[in-house]
Amino acid sequence: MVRPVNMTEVASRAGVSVTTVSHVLSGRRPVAEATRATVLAVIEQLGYRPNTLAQGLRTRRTMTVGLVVPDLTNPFYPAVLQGMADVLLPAGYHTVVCNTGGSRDEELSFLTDLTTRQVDGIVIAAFGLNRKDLLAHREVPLVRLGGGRFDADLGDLVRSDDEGGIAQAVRHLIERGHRRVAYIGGAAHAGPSDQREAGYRRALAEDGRPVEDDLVVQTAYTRDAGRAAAERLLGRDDPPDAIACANDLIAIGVLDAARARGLTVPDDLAVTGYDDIEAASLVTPGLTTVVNPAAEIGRACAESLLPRLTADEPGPPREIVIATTLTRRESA
Amino acid sequence: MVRPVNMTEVASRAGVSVTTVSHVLSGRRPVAEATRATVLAVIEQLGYRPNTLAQGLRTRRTMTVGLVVPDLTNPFYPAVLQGMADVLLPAGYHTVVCNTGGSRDEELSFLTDLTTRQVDGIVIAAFGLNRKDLLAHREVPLVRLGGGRFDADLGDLVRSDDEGGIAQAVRHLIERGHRRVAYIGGAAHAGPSDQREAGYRRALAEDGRPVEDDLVVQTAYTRDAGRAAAERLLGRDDPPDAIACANDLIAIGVLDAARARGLTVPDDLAVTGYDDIEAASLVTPGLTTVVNPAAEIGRACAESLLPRLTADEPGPPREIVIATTLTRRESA
DNA sequence: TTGAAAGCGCTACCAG
DNA sequence: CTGGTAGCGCTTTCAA
Repeated sequence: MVRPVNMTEVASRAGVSVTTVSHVLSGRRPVAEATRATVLAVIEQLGYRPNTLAQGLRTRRTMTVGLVVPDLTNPFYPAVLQGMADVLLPAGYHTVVCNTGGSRDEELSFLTDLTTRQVDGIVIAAFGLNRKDLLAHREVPLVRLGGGRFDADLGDLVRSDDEGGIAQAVRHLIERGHRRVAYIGGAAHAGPSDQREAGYRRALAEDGRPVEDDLVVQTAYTRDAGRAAAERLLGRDDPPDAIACANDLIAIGVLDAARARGLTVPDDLAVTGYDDIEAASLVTPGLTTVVNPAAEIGRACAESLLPRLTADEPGPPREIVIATTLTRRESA
Repeated sequence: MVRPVNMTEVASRAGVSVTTVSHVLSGRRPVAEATRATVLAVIEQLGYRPNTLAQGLRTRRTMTVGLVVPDLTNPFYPAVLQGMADVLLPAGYHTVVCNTGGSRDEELSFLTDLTTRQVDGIVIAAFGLNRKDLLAHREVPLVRLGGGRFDADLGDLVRSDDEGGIAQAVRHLIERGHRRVAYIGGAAHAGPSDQREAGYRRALAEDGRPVEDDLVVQTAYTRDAGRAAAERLLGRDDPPDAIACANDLIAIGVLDAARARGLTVPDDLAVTGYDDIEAASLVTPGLTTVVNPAAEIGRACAESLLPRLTADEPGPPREIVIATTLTRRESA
């Protein structure tokens, strides 16, 4: 471990003051070309790198934003990160990621850690935190990602259009000529469950169709739950000829049930999922599914944040809703 | 945005010196119970949180380690992160993750960023960096993760036992009575390709079987490549009755080919994968596959790093090889 | 049991 | 075009 070089050392070796070294680096005031060259040479030779802690302490800006997510294993979040980086890196900002597991304690701990580290802004997909927790951290611009109600006191909210996403899938099923479209959703009030179910109902209503309540089932977001629910629906006297599912795991379970009954997908039964997890394209038949445009969402978060990091009067908090897209494969 | 409170403010409100506030917080010297209580009360009331930048500048320790990975979308890395956090958080360290995309430029940029941010240690899964790049950052303890040769100058190396992993799968196929075991691997010299193929050859050799070179194919790490390779193997006069694959995508392609030929898996053809991606359990039949114990690897990285963050004489660099495990599902 | 003050490495104000 | 120096918020020695 080599002791790092500091600016004073560079200055004395180059025969100039630290002020000059600082300005060579920042370009915030003109430096004679000759001096500039010497300084840069010394920097190069010594392998000098400025200490960002000291910079941050002095300038009160760390050029860093934090991203707090519940589960990095969910590929949605890495994609969000990528989208953020696409707009933040060119603006000179780095992003640090915190993986919380979704518990309030962990979220709180990371949130506090980020603010004490003096990040310039935070994007958070909060699951456990309440309004008060968030309010306690308003020292730094905040953008909320995904869940919850918009609340101007808590800063910007960026979310995807869950309701519109399912509606899109259901419209697709209707356009393909399916007569009886069922819906298998997650537990009521959990995450986006309510919005997704609303999307199903809205799409039917817009097509002038009645919603048959026994074609709507609420269960868990798992493959097994999907299979069980599908078996019940398909065992009826008048089974549906299409099922829109609230996520891909449920849809894969529906595929299992169809296979077990010898049904051909999509002819006997069309199936749509939601999320576009990796398995959606790997399963047979490939799953037609709704995609959260994660990178788009990441970009929107970054773009919401950016003016608040610099501008004096960044304008009032906003809610931004990003449209989803339908990926067509074989299942519908 | 509220201006944050600093220690001086806490001190004056509590009617004590900053020294005392500091010691209340750090516990590094006794403070009268009464003073302690007042100070804590003021801290609570003002919502004071110490500025870690200033702390780090002063103490030269940030209690932070960096993790540099090529692709957070690969679930292996989030799992590594989790393993690291399991040992680092209790020791008081936070981990910041950098997602590079695997290019040398990005890796270099993040590595520099981490060192200028004064992280106390770095774990890196380097893909593009060369020896020299790494050597330029030896101001801070480094643990390499995954690829490359062990090199004491570059610090610790933690990797999984790729060779042993495939050998495990092949032994499993042999034990299940399969006579002709083929192998479909990735491009030679790419990533872990060579070690994995070596594992296949070793397992056969240890069982006293000859390796038939035309049962070994090198192709791309994709589903399509896997299907194509399997079609060729299965079209032979003496087709194999088992195929060990170098990753799960290839194996899923093999499953496609088997289905197309009307073969029953695992009876007509047994298949094993490598990685245990999410789809491995979602595909039908479920894929028997080799798992990199990512969390284990993360823990090992953290445990290698920890003594180097504190001890004066942390001992020589080491290479640590973590065993893989076989997950049995239906395909073999 | 407590305080005063130096100083970590840097930026930016003031001066020349 | 260049330097001196105060001070960001904290820890830690020295002194009481």
